[in-house]
Amino acid sequence: MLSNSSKYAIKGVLHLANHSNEDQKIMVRDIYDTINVPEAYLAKLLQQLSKHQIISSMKGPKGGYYVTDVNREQTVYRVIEIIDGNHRLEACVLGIEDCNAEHPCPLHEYVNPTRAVLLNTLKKMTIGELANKLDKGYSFLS
Amino acid sequence: MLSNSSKYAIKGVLHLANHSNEDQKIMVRDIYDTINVPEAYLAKLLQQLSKHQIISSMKGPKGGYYVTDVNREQTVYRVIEIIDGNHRLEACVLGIEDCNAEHPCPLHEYVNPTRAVLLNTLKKMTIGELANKLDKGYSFLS
DNA sequence: CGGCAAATATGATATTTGTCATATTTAGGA
DNA sequence: TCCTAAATATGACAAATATCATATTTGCCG
Repeated sequence: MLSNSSKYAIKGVLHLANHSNEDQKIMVRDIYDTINVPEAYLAKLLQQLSKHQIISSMKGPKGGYYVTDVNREQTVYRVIEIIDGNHRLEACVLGIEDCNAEHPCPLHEYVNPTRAVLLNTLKKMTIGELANKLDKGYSFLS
Repeated sequence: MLSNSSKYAIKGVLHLANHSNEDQKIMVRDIYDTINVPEAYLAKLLQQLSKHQIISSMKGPKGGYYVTDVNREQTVYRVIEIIDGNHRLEACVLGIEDCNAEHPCPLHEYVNPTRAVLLNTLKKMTIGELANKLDKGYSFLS
């Protein structure tokens, strides 16, 4: 469903959301182990997210990645979109190009409504909300 | 969500279901073009499905692949399971090993119920049912 | 029984995804 | 202003998926 890259990216953002802010930046080196993602790989992913303003970063000593209040409003869907592209989530289950309600693939009517529910959830759910639950111990990253 | 292999396999089975039976076998060569799948690739997939009794086959002249009434009772889920394995469908969205209701990942509560609905549908839906709708022109493979 | 036509088995190549490493840029502090 | 510590950019390598090709087995038909 999601690529490894997206999974890692989401885990990374959520961890950052709970362990960083403008005054408390954090380095890849201090994250990768706790969330179980290869260091250099995570670095690349965070760079992409940073470039797209999902997270924030600052170079140099005392620098690092961090998540602002604005960043916290970003959605999970957006993260996936940036890393995987949206085709993976939105395209026809059977890969038929012009599959739609009028010209549906055999699985369309069964899969699409349910999938739409799922995608809408992802589109509404913000990093901040998820991070809060995580922070309260209602969920886990490993 | 599904691998290309699964998509191709499902398309292949459905086409076979509507264009073959015990007395009317059909060769890969006569299928691949209509369902838009590379010939040799489709051949490999049908072999796997045949080995697992999702479809039937006979060698030699007058041979080919075909779908019996028994085959028609197989589920779409089973096809995917054989081609992709079930981990892809059932594993935690964030790839966390022991993610479950008591120890959930941050997305668990949002994704799992919806996904369960979807998977149950796939587990109940038979090749025969889908093929019928397709045959009646209610859906399309391209 | 021999030849041919089909599936089957196996393996080779290509592309994508995942992983790792290194050089470059930038900002802070001595 | 120079050194150092961090992100950033780029690219090399590895593994998995997707694609293609070829040799082998099996069953029908003359």
